[in-house]
Formats: sequence, structure tokens, C-alpha cells
Amino acid sequence: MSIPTKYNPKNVEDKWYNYWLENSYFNSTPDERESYTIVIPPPNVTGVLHMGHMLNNTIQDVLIRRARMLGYNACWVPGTDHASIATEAKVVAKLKEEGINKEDLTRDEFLKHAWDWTHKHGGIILEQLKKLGASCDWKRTKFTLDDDMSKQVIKVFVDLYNKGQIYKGYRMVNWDPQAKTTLSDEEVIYEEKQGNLYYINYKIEGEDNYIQIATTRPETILGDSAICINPNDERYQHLKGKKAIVPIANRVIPIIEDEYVDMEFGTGSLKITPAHDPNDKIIGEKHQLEVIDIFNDDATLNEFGLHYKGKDRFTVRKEIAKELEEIGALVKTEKHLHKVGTSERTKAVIEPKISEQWFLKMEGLVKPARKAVLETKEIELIPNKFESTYKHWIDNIRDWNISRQLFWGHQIPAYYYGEGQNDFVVAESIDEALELAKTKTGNQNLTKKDLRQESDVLDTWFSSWLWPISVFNGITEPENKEINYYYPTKDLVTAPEILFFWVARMIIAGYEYRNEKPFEKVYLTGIVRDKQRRKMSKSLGNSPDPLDLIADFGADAVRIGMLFSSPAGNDLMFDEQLIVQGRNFANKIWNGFRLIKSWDVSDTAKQPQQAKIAIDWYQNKFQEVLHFVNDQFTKYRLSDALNAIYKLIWNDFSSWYLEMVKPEYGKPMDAETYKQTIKFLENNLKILHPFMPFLTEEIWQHIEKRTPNEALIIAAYPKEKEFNQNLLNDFTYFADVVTAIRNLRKEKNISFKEKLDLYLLENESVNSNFNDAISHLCNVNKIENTSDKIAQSLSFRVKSNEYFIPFHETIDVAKEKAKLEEELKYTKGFLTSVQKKLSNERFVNNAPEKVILNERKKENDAIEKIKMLEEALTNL
RNA sequence: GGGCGAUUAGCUCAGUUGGUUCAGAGCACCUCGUUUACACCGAGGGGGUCGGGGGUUCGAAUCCCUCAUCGCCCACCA
Repeated sequence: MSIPTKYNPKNVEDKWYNYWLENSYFNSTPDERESYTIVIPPPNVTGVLHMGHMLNNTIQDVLIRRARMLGYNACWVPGTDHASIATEAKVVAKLKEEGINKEDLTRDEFLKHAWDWTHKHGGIILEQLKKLGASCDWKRTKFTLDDDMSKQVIKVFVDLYNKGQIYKGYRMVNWDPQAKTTLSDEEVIYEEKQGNLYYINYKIEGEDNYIQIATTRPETILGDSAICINPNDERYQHLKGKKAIVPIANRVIPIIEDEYVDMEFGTGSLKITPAHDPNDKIIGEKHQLEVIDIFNDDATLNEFGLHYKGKDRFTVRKEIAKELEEIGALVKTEKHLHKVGTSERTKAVIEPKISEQWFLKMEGLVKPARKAVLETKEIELIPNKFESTYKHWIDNIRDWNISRQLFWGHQIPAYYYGEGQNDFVVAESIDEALELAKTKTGNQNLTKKDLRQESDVLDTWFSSWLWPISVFNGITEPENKEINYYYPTKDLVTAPEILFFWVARMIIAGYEYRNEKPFEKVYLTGIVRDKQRRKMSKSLGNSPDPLDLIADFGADAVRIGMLFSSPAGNDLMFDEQLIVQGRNFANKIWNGFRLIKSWDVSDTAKQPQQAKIAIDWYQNKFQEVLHFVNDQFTKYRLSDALNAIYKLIWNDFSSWYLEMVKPEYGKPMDAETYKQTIKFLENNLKILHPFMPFLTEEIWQHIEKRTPNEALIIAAYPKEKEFNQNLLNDFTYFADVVTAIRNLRKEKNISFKEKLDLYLLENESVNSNFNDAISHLCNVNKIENTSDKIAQSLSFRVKSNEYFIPFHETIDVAKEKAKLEEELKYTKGFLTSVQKKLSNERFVNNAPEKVILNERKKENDAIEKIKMLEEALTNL
């Protein structure tokens, strides 16, 4: 026998992955079958695989492999995202290490570096996904900055502009001083931070009086253009109409009145800095205040910062507090806990800033997206608790800032022909732009050289929101065969973190550009955490390298480990023990296969009764579990489906079925049982394949030589059939008998080698087809019915039947008696409670007949059992 | 500050319209076991007043109220 006792994934995983690739099983082209499409959430092109990817892509692979076996034309489209801000930040950092400043490069020079970087690191993550077994159609791999993808993004921009949905506006936006770009509201993460609340005195002009304000950001006083009080505030009536002097800057600013001011907070008076606070900007506009921007793009102070010019905002905060103290303007400082906006990507503290940006109007666009999820349920969020989150976002949506001051991305297709901020045209190409500009200006002498393209690029999500459409070229050629076939896709598997960034916007784009949903189900995964519930991350160093795990335990084990306990929407508490469990399971299956392969098969051997009944039972058991598994899949409960298969294979198939059919030592197996066993093994492999693709294919191909058309990956998933519940119940009874005998052996220290006789006092009928199986599993010599109790025997009861095993050695009567008495006591107590229930008139009158009948049955069974126990006691 | 969700065995979680098989599974733990697949194994076993307190009901893990703890999302209080 050459099959090793341990399953070794190393030897098989690459082999089968290559085999699958060579035979193009992952590739899809439109045909007459129904399509089943999943588009991958494109990871950052320069990213590397982490545990979150593992979980996410395992789920997608399970879904797509099962769909493939169910006969769908399964298509999983892979790709990567250019992730403009994240990638640009990485490239900038790398250049800095080489002593190159981004500022010193032209756009083209920088882009060349970025592309070099992308070509070097790009797609590593996709190679890593192959190790996991991901069955993506690699020929369809897309990158969001590919020309064909870019064209579609630009086309959509132009279209939305022409529809009046995109506009340029001078607005307060979120400024990331590190990346030196604006961010959308979604890219700002609010973090609670300990700061100070500074109380500062402003002198009243022409008086020896002061007004006190409170601020968390003293450096911004240099940009103050007013002090604001609540007109109803009794404390400040005398200051109405007067002016105050900004400390240090010594500028005179008005004291204005607005009911916006909360009289309860701080000092009840507020300094107004329109350039650096969204609320102040609103008040500033209302009262027509001056806007003084004190910051440079990198959040150092500009000339309005006076002697602080050139220093960083946080340095200035400390220094200015000191100076205020020195000049006596700082009254006090209090500790203050507040929320600070930070950049999702660079973690830099966001600076509110007024600037000219491009926006997409969201109001009308979101309507179909709202309806599809919340009203018609055309799109289902799994778990559906995320619907309320979705609703809240969509009902409070604001215009989307889509421009970014970066190089790496889709350059906005606006072309300026003059110096004015609004002297531009929007077009898909510079040639079209030129024609438009000529028409708009009436100047026929314009040339391309007179046009200057907008330097901003588009938010990354402005390209990824088209992903399910653009991967099939559905924007450029809206009626092409592929988009019509593959769209709408079936499942989207992603993290809840990007529900707004990406999922909601894809839904919006889907309805706007296809008039149809982009996917049917959104499966929201949880976050992978460590045992201390910390998010697994590179920076914390608490995350294992997924590739190391695969190398150590095998991809199948890792997949199983990830899925053992990860219901949709729940975080996964990662524990390597789960992967060990996955590895053990692989080994268990492997050894079951080894056992079957070790049997000598004889055409002449007669099929034993225990094998017959085992086959009959397992067929039905398999169907019961298959039904359950299918049901769990419709509910996207992958963990539960996997657990059911795990138990089926480990307990039912290995511990019961194989033990029942296993021939006696040295004897051959009959051909019929062997044939059925192989069939069962194959069915097990089929339903397990989506979860453990490598191991199952390996065994599948070991069972017999298969042609490429017979590979497991494309085998047909087992069909559901009716199953016989009575037989399953009979099996449970049989299993109880076997367990009872095993217990007796253990209690009485009876060696398994000692044969026993078994007598049955039958009060309710027993399926005697299991008798040989009892003999086989428990080393029982004979099983006979008896009409009388048997003295000098061990006994046990299953349901209302009593079993006896003649046993002639001394029995500890006292011990036996105590045991019986305890059981009797319990049963009597049980009977009392049942009878109490049944004598309750209100119960009998109100409860459904079914429930009452059951209680009566419980009562009768208990009475029977008490009788039996009492007799047993007297016999002792 | 607003909203949503959770709390069931040592751990991770099931428990679908209140009622048979409702207090479960896997892992961990304990005991026994080197018979002819697997010690990455087999056979047994212990373990929870279902977060606390009220209420509705003949009957509550399940429905309602309240409190506590935790998590997530959203929001400009200086």
C-alpha cells in the first residue's frame, strides 16, 4: 500500500490548480446556460494578501464553485484597483526614500514612476489568490486604469456633466494636508482625541473690556473675521454692535449676533473663522464676513500666520498658546475630549478648507438605488440589518466631491481655454473639446495648444462604482453580448466598511447606466480579528501571513478554518486552532479514502445484512443533509452548510457508515457494497468540493482515472431526492442501543473481545434490520427476543424497550440499585410535572391538540418507564 | 447627541411563526482505549437558572418594557 497515512497538501495543490488552468475550467464565454457572475472587489493593485482577503475570496470561491457544479455558466471576474490616493502615497514615499520630491516632478514623470511601481508590484495579490484556489476567469483580469476601463469612466463623467449632474463649486471640503488633496465625506474617519479647550480674551475696541471665547484650535484666531454671540444672551447685551480686537494679529473684527450659538457651551460666544470651519463658513456667508485662509496646502501657515509663517499647524497651536499666555490673553486651558476628522488613507488630521472642486449631485441619482434595496428588495443585503444603515446614508446624502488633487487616476476631462475658472468645456477627447471650445467661444482659431486639461483626477470610487458594468465593457458598448449575458451579476461579497464608498454607489451607477441592479445579493463579511478582538493588521503585527498558513496547513485547511465560524456580518475571531481543525478534517477524509482503497473486492462475496441497512440508511442520511445544506446556501449561511457537511462526513460517514460496512478482518468486501461506498464517497466529495477544492479533486482523481471532462470541479452537484424519515428515526434508535452496549462494556470493564448475547423485551416494535449491525459493531453473538426478564443480567432501556445481557460475574447490587432509584426519581418528577400541566384546565383548553397529545404521550411513556424501573428494582 | 445590533456551555456560535425531537453544535476539557483507515484517531462523559429585573401568556431563550455591558454606523457643538 503506497498511500501515505497523512494527507500532504503541498504535493497536490499546485498540481490541481495548474490542471484546472490548463483545462480552462475557470474560463467562461456566453452560452445557452444561465450565467452566474461574481465580480471581485478589486484589491489595491499594489496590495498584498491579508486575512480579510482570505475570508472574502474564500466565500466568493465557494459560491462560484458550487454554481459551476450546479450547471450555471459561472464567471468570476478578477482585477485590481488603482486606488489613487493609497497608491500615490506609496509611490511618493518610495520616491522620497530615493531622494526624489514629488513637487520636483512633472505629471508625466511622476506617472512614469507610478506605472513602474505598478508593473513591479501590480498583480502580486492576484498570484497570491491562486494559492488559495480562487477559480477566477484570469483571462478577464481588469485594472481600473486600463485604457478600456478609463474610457468608460470618462464617458460617464461627460455624460453626467452634460446631464447637469456634475458641477464645479467653491465649497468647503475635507483637505488631507499630507496627500495634499481633497477627500469625500466618506473618506474622513472621526476619531476621538484628547485635546484642550482654550479660553481666550479678545479686547473690546475702545474699551477696557474683554469678551471671552473658547476654542480647540487657537492657531485659527489668525483667520478670525468675527465674534458671534447669541442675540438672546443676557450676558452680552452690552456688546451688541461693538467690535473686538484679535490678539496677536491686532485686527479689528465685528461682534455679530446669531442664534446658532449655543449659550450653554463654553463661554457662549464664538469666534468665527470662515476659512477653516464648515459652520463658520455658513455664518460667514450669512453675515458677509471676510474669508481669511491662513494655511498652505501642507497645513503650514501662510503669510496670514504672521511670524508663524511656515510652521506646522500643530507646532503653532502650542506656540501660540504660549504667546497668548504671555500677553495675558489666555485665561485658562481645559482638557477636552472631541472628535477629530482624519484621512482614511493617510491618517492625517483633516483640515476643512474652502476650494474649487468638482461635485456630483446625488439627490436624483439615488432614488432607484433607494427603492431597490428598501422597497422592492430587488437587491438583498445579507445580513439585512445593514438595510437601516443603508437607508440612513441614502436619506442624508450630500453631493459627492469627486475631484482629487493627485496625479494617479483618471484625469478629469475638462479643458480650459481661458484663464477664468469657468472657461472650460467637457469632452471625451481633446479633439471634441476643441470643437466645443470653438463653438462656445466663437473663436475658430483655437488650437489644441490653447487648451489646458484640468489637472485634478477623479476619486477612485468614481471608477470602481462602474466595475460590474465596465468589466464587460458595458458603458462603451451598452448592447454588447457579454454585458447582456453576465449582467446583472449574482453575488457581491465585500466588507461593510465600504457599503457607502462602493456598494451603494455601484447600485446607483447600475440603475443610471443599465437601468438594472448590478447584483442580486450583497454578502457582507465581518472583520477578521485576533483572540483579543483586535482587528488583524500589519501595523499591529497580530496577523499571520496567509501564505505561511497555506504553506503550513494547506489551502483547504485555511479555507475551512476561515469558514467554520463566520456568519455573514459577524466578525471572525481568528484562531489558528480553527485551521488545525481544518487540517485534521482533511486528514480524516484522506484516511477514509485510504480505508476504502485497502479493501479486497470480491464478486462472489455475499452482501451482509449490516451493509445493506447501512447503505439504505446512508442514502437517506445524505439526502437529509443535502437538503439542509442547500437550504443554508439559499440563506447564504455558509458556516452552517459547512458544519453540516463536516458532521456528515466525520460522524455519519466515517464513524457509522464505514464501521458498519467494514468487512471482518481478512475477509473481502462484496462488490455491491464497494460500489455503493464509492458512490457515497464521490457524493461527499462533490458537496465538499466548493469548500475544499484541492483535497476533493485529489481523491476524486485517485478513485479512478478521469478524463478532463470528468474532473470534479465540473462534476454535477448531487440532486435532491425524497428521504425516508422513518428509517432515519430507526437509525437513531439503533445508535442508542449501540451506545448503551458500549457504555455497559465500559462500566463493567468488559473487553471488546468478549462476545455477548443480547435479549430484547419488546414493548414497542423495533426495526430488526439493524440487528446484524448491532452484532457487527458491538461484538454481539446473538440477538433474541424474550418475553420475560432475565435474571443475572445487565440491562438497559431504550424508549420503552428493555434489553438484557446475561452476565454471570458478580454485580454490585447496591450500586445498580442506586442507579435505578435515581432514574426512577427523575422519571417520577418528570411525570408529576407533565400531569400537573395536563390537569391545568387552562392549558387543556388553550393549547393546540398536537401539543396536548404530545403531553399525553409523554405521560404514558413516563408511566411505562416507571413500571419498568420498579420491576427492575424488585428483581434486584 | 441620534440610530442599529448583540448578550445562550471555558471559547466560537445555532436555536427560523412562543409548545413534540428545546436548552443544542463544533472546539476545548475529563475518563478509558496501542484490535486489521486515521493519536491530525476511537469510545464515553461532565458543563449553561439562555446578561439583570419586571410584564404578557395555560406556556417565554423566543413577544413587550426597563436596566447593565459590549460592538457598529451616523452627526459641524466651538
